Amino acid sequence: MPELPEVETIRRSLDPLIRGHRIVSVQVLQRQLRIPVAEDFEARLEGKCVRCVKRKGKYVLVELDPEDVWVLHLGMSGKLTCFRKPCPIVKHDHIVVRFENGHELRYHDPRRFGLTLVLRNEELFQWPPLSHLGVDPLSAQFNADYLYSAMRNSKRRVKDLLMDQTVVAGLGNIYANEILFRTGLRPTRRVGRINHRLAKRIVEATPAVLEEAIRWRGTSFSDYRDGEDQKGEFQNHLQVYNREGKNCRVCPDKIKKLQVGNRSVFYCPTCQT
DNA sequence: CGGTGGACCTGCTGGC
DNA sequence: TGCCAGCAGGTCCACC
Repeated sequence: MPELPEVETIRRSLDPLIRGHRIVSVQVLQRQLRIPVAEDFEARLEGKCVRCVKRKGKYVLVELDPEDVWVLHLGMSGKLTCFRKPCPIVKHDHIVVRFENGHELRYHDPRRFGLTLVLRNEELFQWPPLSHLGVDPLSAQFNADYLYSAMRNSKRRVKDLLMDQTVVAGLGNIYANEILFRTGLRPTRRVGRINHRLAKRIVEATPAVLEEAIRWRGTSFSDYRDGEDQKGEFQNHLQVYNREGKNCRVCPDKIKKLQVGNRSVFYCPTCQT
């Protein structure tokens, strides 16, 4: 479900609701997530204050006071929602965190592809999934030279490379498809056949798409909600994703869908070469 | 090492 | 109405 714009929207909505507040109790209803929830998970959160909520790629990082970082990844169907007062627990609510001001933070994830753990500050960027993440696509490090050097000498498809979290952290299937539409490149194009000028076009389209999606508070097809359980609107502004057979918004052609490597790719045969 | 295909899990939709 | 196949925003691992 959540790619960078959704995780960033959750981060922004959650931060003001829990920042500075103390965790009084932690309840884990389901420990079997992608990585089992550790035995000491509850004890390491209880009594601590939230310093701030950050994001790294698709990971949510809740920094705690006096120490430790609560790390979450939402997988495909994870929701992280803060309620202002206690609410009934529903199916697939796996973790309930209660604050001294009465707010309740819920982790809810039907498919259980998500994960959560607590790390000490100094362990954070040594923990392999995080330590292996590539550059943030909204940072200056994501530039044409960087992308071009990641692409040359590789035979991969450009969409697979954009979704490789060790190259760029935060893009998934929706936004990789959207970025390539706006770049005019077919998702199946081999990166060895992309020159520096085209790499620059990808690099320019990427923050444009992501920032627009953040302004619309993410893409909600079914599950995704922000930290206050509100839907996003970017599904109404997608150019190709989930638009098979619909008219291209730029030319008279229709959007096509292919299965490539077990995932759907969407593109306009006229606009993308 | 690089690239591919399946596995993990539940829920929803569409065809019969 | 019921059943079943296929598909879904992500990641990891075995295998070639």
